[in-house]
Amino acid sequence: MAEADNGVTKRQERGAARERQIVSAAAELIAERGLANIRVTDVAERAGMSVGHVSYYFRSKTMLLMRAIQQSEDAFIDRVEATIHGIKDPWRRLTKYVELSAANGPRDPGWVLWFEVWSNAAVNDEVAGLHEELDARSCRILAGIVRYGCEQGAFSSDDPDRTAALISATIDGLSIQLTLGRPGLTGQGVVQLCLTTARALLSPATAH
Amino acid sequence: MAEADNGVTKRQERGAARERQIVSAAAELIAERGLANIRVTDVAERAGMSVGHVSYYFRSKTMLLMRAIQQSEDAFIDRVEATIHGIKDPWRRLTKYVELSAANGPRDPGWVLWFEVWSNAAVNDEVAGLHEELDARSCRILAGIVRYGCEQGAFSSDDPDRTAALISATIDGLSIQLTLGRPGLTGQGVVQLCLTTARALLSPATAH
Amino acid sequence: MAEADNGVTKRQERGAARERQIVSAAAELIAERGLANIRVTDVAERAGMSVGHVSYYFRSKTMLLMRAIQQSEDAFIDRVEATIHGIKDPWRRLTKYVELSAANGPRDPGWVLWFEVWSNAAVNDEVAGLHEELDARSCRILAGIVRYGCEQGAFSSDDPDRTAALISATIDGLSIQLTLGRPGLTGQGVVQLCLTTARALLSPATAH
Amino acid sequence: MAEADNGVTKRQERGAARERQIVSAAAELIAERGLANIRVTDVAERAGMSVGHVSYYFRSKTMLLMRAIQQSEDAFIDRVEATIHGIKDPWRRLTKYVELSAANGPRDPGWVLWFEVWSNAAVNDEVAGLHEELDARSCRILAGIVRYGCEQGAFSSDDPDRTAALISATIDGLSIQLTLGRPGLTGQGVVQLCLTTARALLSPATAH
DNA sequence: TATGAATGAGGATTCATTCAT
DNA sequence: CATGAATGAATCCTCATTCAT
Repeated sequence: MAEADNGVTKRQERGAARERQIVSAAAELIAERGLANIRVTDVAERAGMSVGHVSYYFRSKTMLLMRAIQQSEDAFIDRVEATIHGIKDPWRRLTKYVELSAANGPRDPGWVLWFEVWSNAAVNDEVAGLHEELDARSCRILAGIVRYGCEQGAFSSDDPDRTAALISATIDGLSIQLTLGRPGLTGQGVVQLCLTTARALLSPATAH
Repeated sequence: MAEADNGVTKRQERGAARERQIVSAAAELIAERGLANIRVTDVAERAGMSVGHVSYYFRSKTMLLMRAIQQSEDAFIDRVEATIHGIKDPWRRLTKYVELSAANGPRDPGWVLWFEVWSNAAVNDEVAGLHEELDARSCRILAGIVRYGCEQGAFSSDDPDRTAALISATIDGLSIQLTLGRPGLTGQGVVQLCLTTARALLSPATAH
Repeated sequence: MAEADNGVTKRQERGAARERQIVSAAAELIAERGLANIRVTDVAERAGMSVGHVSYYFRSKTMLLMRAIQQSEDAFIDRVEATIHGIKDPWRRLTKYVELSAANGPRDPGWVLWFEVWSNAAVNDEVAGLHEELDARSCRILAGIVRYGCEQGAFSSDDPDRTAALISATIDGLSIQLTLGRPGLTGQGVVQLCLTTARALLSPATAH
Repeated sequence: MAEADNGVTKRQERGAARERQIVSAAAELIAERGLANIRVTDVAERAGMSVGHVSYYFRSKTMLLMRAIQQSEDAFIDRVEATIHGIKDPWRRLTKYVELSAANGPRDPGWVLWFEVWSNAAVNDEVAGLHEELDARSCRILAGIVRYGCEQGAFSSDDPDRTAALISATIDGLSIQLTLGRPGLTGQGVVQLCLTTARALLSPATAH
């Protein structure tokens, strides 16, 4: 029956929506206060439901937090992939990647979340696995951009993976500084500095 | 009385020594497990004394942890400063700085500690203050090295602070990757890659 | 209308069947894990229906559990009564009673259930009432067997109720030992030992 | 120093005393309400200390309850052993054993505790192990009494262990009935009935 | 100083029961 | 009838901190 199907579907949709609510609430709170300062109660409250119900969806706090991290990162990767493929000019494509990846300003929630991932990955193998996976994906994207630029003759690199790792490291390092409020640093500034390094590494003239 | 003074002094020394023991124990544990996973009991045990005694020296757990971070950072800066001033050749001096700063290998305790500092600084103003101070000092050192190299005619940079920030960012970014176990990356590899970037940024030939 | 009546009847039958399913599932689980370790969810799952539905039939968990106990006990008594009346020889009738009553082997589910009943009866008046009733019935049966044997001239007892109580106690005591895995004890062994005691108590030769 | 030693000793004594308080409180409550109906809070309250302190001594609720059981049974065994060895007459010795072992009246706390042990042993291996151990000890004692009686020429038994098991079973079975309030049964009654069975099993005249 | 027993607030998790669909 | 999402009270355990010795 169409009705029954609809019923089931609606229920499932509703369930999925509630799950997303929880995960989003968790992600927000992690970025605001840090993983360690979150109580399940807080997540429930922000998600607008009872504590028990959070447990209904996520067997343990750890699982919930892992999901929150994963969802944030998935969303990021998806956004990046969706955007850059439409850009043909290698330098513009690289610029866009940097803009999307780097921190936007002090206490950028996405980056605070990364700090949590790192500090937990260093200590918890499950989180480490999660990070490794996400990290690999974003590395591949950047290396792809470098290769594309080389193919187009815009970049010069004898080892795209290495070059990508260096650019990526610069993005990370500067984003940390920005997120933690280094005075005089802005989102635009970070992007410019990253591109400075990129240019130094990718300019045909320079030999490494 | 000299004797009494001696007594007092000895006592104070003993007290200071015990305090250092506690702080060191705490620093070790932070690096091993992360700030969130430390019990005062554990610190006491590793420091070889009772819980009550740890509380006697540190009014609160937070204060103890902050002290541990601070001491670790101070020790690092002191070591760097003590070492590099003895080196005259700019490139060697820079290389030494990178060697001392970058992570030595996967799960390098010093870097795990950094992760903790970042994730807490993003969320806790006291830790943020602590980090800011330390960060400023290490930036100044690196910028000093860059300036020194320029003076010596070995480096070329129209904005030493900016260049220092970029090199510093690369060190951070690659150290993160190494600490979290990026396959194929070694301590030596990180140093080399950092120097690659540094060369690209500091070579007289290159114009940014 | 006959049709409507049929409909109602079928419905009621279906309902009764579902209720029996629930009760049986509960009884099984009690024997397996003990009263304290049962979740309504588990009962529902084993009965093949939803939690909500179990609540639909049984207002509270306690009521369900009591029903499960009661049904188990009733089933036991019914089986005993149905069986022994067909046996004419007093010793064989007694033997059959012992065989049906005593534990069959280690962790005999029926006996584990008894343990639960006892421990709860000692503490919960409702369960105590349930047990008292059941116990009285089974005592009456055994006393009846003793009297029947005396009438037939096969047994000798000046106080059949007392003798029955003693035999019954032996069955209980040995069944406990068997259920809890006393090494060297088997189902057959328990029956033999019970009959040993019975013979000692019922032999015409012996005077107590 | 004597003082220091005294200090340590006093502290240890105090600690042991508090531990006993907790265990006793637990044992009382188990007998009153049954294992399943006890909260750690209740134990703490009855023992006159904070919840946290109970955890300080017993890592988990389960461990506490096991200890409570063990202590009860140890005390029982000790009492039995201390008493019977002073009695020379075999029948009197047996009688004393039965008096000490059997339930004293309805809801005898010691026996309610046994019910809990049984129902948990059937389901929890740790408790099963505990029971096995305690059970073996009490069996050995009764078998020893039987052997002693045989040696003295007062009893006759071709298999003391088996006879002991039967007597023990009778004690258990009747104590259950008494504990659960079988009407017309008293503590004295149980002892008499047990001895009736014992006589039937141990009389030189009777052959099994 | 030094100890470790003692406290109690705090937080995660479980689960019987209800209710909208 | 039937489902299973949703609730929230109940409970165990952890742990920073205090305090008597």
